Parts: sequence; C-alpha cells; structure tokens
Amino acid sequence: MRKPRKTGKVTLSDVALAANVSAITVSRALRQPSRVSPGALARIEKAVADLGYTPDLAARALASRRTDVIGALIPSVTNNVFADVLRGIYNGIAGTRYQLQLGNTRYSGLEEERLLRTFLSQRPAGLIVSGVDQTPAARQMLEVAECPVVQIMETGPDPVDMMVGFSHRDAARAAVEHLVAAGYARIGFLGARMDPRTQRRLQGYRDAIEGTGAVDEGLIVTTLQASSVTLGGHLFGELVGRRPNVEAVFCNNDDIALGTLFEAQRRNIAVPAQLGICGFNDLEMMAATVQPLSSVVTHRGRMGEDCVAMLIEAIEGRRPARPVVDLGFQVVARESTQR
Amino acid sequence: MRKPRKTGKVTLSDVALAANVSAITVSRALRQPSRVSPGALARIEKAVADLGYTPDLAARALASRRTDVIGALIPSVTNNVFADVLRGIYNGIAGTRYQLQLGNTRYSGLEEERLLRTFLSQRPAGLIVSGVDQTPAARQMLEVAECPVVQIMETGPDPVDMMVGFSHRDAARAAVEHLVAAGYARIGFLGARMDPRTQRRLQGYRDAIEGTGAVDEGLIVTTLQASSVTLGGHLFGELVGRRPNVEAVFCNNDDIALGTLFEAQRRNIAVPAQLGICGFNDLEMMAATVQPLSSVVTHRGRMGEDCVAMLIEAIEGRRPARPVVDLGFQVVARESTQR
DNA sequence: AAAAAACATGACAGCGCTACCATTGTCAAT
DNA sequence: ATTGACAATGGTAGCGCTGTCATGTTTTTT
Repeated sequence: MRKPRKTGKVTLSDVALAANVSAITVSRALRQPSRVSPGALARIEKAVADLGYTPDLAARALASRRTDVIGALIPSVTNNVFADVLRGIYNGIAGTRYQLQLGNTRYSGLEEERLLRTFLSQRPAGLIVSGVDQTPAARQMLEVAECPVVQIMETGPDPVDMMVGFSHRDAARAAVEHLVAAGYARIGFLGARMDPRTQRRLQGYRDAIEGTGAVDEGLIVTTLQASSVTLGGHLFGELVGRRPNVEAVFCNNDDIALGTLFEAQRRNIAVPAQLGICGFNDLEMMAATVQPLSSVVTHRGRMGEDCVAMLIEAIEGRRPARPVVDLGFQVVARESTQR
Repeated sequence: MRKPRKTGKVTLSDVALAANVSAITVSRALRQPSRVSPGALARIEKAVADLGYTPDLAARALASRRTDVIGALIPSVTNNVFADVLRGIYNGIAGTRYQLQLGNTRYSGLEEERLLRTFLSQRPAGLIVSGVDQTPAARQMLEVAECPVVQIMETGPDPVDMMVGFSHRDAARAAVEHLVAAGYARIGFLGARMDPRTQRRLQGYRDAIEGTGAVDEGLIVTTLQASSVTLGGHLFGELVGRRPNVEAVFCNNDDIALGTLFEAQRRNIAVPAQLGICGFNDLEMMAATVQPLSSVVTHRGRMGEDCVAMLIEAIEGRRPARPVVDLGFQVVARESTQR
C-alpha cells in the first residue's frame, strides 16, 4: 500500500466538508459569490476563515489554464524613468486580484525575447512591454499571445494591441523650440544610451533645428554608455571643445542636464546668460537646483497606472474604447532657459 | 462522449512519444540529465527542439509542490537605494533557473504581511525581505517558512535565517566622526521618512556626538515625509532658522544632501568653509556636484547579488558557512567636508 | 561464477483545482 | 396539471507534471 503524498495543506475539499457542500460549490463561492446561495456562502466563508484556507494558485492555474499574473518587461530598474513607471504599475495593481511578474530586459532585445518566452509559457492574464521596438520574433509572440498586451513609454503607429505613452519626438521638438523661442541659437544635443526613445528625441531635435536652418552635426554629441550625471559633464565638455560658441543644450535626460549644469559651473559659464540648459523627464530635483533647470514633464506614474487599468479592463472583457492613449507632455521653463 | 479539454499545447508525453521513451524519462532528462542515458537524452533534446516544447510551470509546481520562484519584498521601487539593490538581485538571478517575484511594500508593515502571505501560499523556493523590523506576524511566518530566507539592507542580531547588509548605525557614526575630525562643531542631522534604517542612522549620529559632548536636540531636524531633493532644502532651511550657527550637517541620504547644497548656494553659505555637508549612500551624482559631496559608500548592488547567491546556495542544500554577511561601508571625503 | 551494487527506465497514482455537463428543486406561465 | 425557465448544486474527469515504487539490465565486487 502506497502512502498518499499528503501535504498537510488545507484544501478546497476540507472546506467543502466543513461547510457541508461540495468542493465545486466552494470553488464557485470563491470566484463568483453571486452564483451561490447566501446560506451556503456564509457557511463557506466561515469554514475558510476557521481553517485558514488559501487557494493553491498552481492548481488553479493548471485546472483553468489561466492565471492572474500580469507580466511586465522593462529595460532597467535603476533608471528613474522606469522606476516611476513601475511605481505607477504597482499603484494600479494594488488592491486587485492580479499579481505582477517583473522582468528586467537590461535594454537587450534578445533578453526581452527570452523573458517573453518564459512569461508566455505561464499563460499570463496580460502583458506590459516597453516601447515599440521589439525584435521580429518578440513582436510575433505578442501578436499571437492569447492575452491583452499594452506597450508603454511611447505611442506610435501599428500597436500590437494597446498603447500608453507619448511622442518622444514631439516632446523633444517642443523642448528645442522652447530654446529657440527663448532666443538661443547654436543649440546642442547631448545624448547617452541611445536606445530607441533617445533616437526619437534626437529626431525631434533635428525637426526643430531644421525649422531654423541647417543642422550642424558637430553640435550633436552622443554615446552608447549608460546615462549618468558625471557622463553629462563629460559630454558637455566634449561639446564645448568642438563648438565653443554653443549657446544652449537640449539634454536627452535630466541626469545629463544636471551634469551639464555642474560642468558649466566648474567652467564659469553663466547659466542661463551664456548657456541655456533643458533636460527631459522633469525629475523632482530639476526644480531644486541652482539655477532651476527647465525640462519636459512626462507623466511616468500616470503611464503605469493607466496601463494597468486598461489591461485589467481588457482582461475582464471590457476593451477600452481607445486602444492608444497619448498622455502628452509639458515643457517647463525655469531659470536655466530664461535668457 | 465528453470532448477532452485539449489545449493544443505540446506536453511532456508528446515529447516522450516523439523520442520513443516514457514521459517520466523526459521529465528526468529535463531536470537531471545525468540520470538518463546519452542516447535517450539526445533523442529527447531533439524532440524538445522540434516540437518547441516548454514545460508547464503550474503543472510542475502542483506535482512537485515546489517552485523556482524567489520572492522579494522591498519598501520602494523608486528610491535609488532599493533600485540599486534590485538591480543586483536581477544580476544575480540572471542565468539561473530561478524567477523573481517582486513585491512592493511601500514602507508598510501590514502590506508586507499581506504580500508575505500571498507569496508563501505559492511555495516559493526562497524569500528576500528588507530589514529586520518585520511585524510579529510576519516574523512568525518567516520563522516557519519552509524555504530559506535572507534579510537584506542591514545586519543585526537574531536573524530569521540569513542576512546581508551593514550597520547603518556604525556607518552614520563614522560619517559624523569624519565631520568632527574635519574640524566641524555644531553638526546637525537632517532626516526624512524616518523608517527603521533612518532611525538607526540617527542613533549613530547620537553615538558620535556624545563622544564630543551633549547632543543638542535643536540640531536634529526630521520629517516623516518621503525624501526628496526639494525637501532637503526645506529641512536645511528649518535647521538654519533654529540654529544659525550650525557648522555642518549629516544628511540621512544623498537627496537631502543635494538639497542642502543647493539651499546653501541660494543663501550664499560657502561649502565647505562655512558649512560641511555629508550625505549617505554615495549615489553616482555625489562626485559630480559643485562642490563634490562627501558621502558614505554602501554596497547596494553587491548586497543584491550576494543575497541571491546565498539564497540559491541554501535552496540547493549548500548552506553558506556564514549566515550573516556584513558588507561594510566607506566614508568618502570630498570637497564638501574639506574645511 | 555468483552475489551485490549501480544504472536506466517505466507504471501508476495523485498534486488541488476547475470545465463540463447532469441533476434537482422552485416558480411562473400556459 | 403540465411545461419550461431558471437557480442552485453536484459528479466526473481531467489540467501536465512528478514522487514513489518496481522492474529489467549492466557493471562491479568477492
């Protein structure tokens, strides 16, 4: 006689026994209480509480071939931008029955592909991916995925399913146009990492400059290195070496802008009189520096919250009216661009 | 005749059929390849590749009553400190068979308790929790958990299981002693959030000050608000209002230090001549400011990596020799404290 | 050469839950 | 009184995998 592999765990049928109903009724009481009579429901709820029953999610997933897991793939957990989005996602998910499974792609398309494969084999209820530049294989997997998908961070044509973001190109263009309107000429671009979103911001810079004349490639300084404040200083130094007459810089993000400000202070270049500086994202610190730095507000927390809300709507069968949501941006002009 | 609920999914037995072995042998080939003959192994690997088989993790979890999920609970995803630790955790986990399940407690003990309950009902392979100040109920759950547990961020007596961190109290004390050694008197303390680790840093400040005389409570300015650069400026303003003769400040983190630096610039208080500033954590930007800011290096990425490594060792039955790892700290003296 | 040990593989019975249908009882409509 | 609609509940059969044994085969030991 083989001994049964009892786990000692409280199961559905233990609850059923205690509540004097069948296991399936307990299952229903937990998932669709309205389909169970009030009397039975009360007995079941008592039994659940008395026995300390918690459903086994693995068994549930196996039997129903569904989970309450929402998978999210982001390129970085340390970059403030994604951290803010992630906070929004957690805020949106708190209090729902869904769980978040987070994957860190480290800016690698292949890593994203690998993680996507892992996530999909778990039959997630929904998926969140960053940006619109998936590898063809990843795109293909998303297309045929049996769950709703939201692409976040940017908007664009041809969504896989849903989208929440804004146009990095338009936002960058607006920032540079602000510099132009403030009276600056010879405006430089400083960029790090040069991921797809940074590239689109560079394109927005070109759009704006072309409105005033030809683009001087010497004013564009970029690197593939990860962004940092120190790096911002180096990039600005490089720019000044190449074009000593530069009047303003549009920085691909706020770290770079901060580094530029510090480097300008070190070189006794007066901000905003001799140099205008505009960042991107408007991190909290931008308003606190001396001088306060202009930047472009992006609605990062909101992006995370909205994307979860849309996803849950779609999971529960209420597809949002507008599958693509553009949250826009605002250029915030502070002293660093008040010539 | 009831129709079978076929999912169309490739299963173990499909692979078994194709490789001309039994399902259980395929299962073994996947998990313990050394226990299967080379010939069978080759056939199975080919069949897996041909059919594009991926194991169903829910079924595996149900049958084996184990998972390869490591749960991590951290108080914040936006705080740079935890983001860095998290990056370390992801680095440590990349390339292993384990998956990370991240919970965001938002600095709430009750939320931590709730998340812990959810995580534990999934039979995780291991758990990572932040700090040593769990609620009694949470502590109890961790004590009886059937998996290894690592507490990160700080060290202390009485670990639940394993620990990786450092002494915030000693680190703060060393920082303040550095200020004293640099010749500053009337040293203030600026603190936000006032979570348990901040409290211990305050204690370290007291330790150091008591070495030189009595603590002036008026030099201690704290708030429960979340830390930010702007808030750092406000706190410093408050301190100067109360004790105009303050000579140096130890800031409970780098954001506060940065805000203090900016506020000092605004008030034309010369750093380091009139005011010494020391932060905590040594974020990247600290070396880039004007003047560069002194801080205390904490090994955040390393903490994440080491904690995953220890956890995996323990999961796989090789318990680390030293269950408590103190990664230490270093005071980095920069211009902001060179009187 | 016989016995013992190690290896390779398979049969079977679940893990805890839910999809799918079947059954029973109740009530309004005919 | 009969019918049909509906609500409440239950029986059965898996979901895809692995733990536990059992069996047959090869290698090693004495």
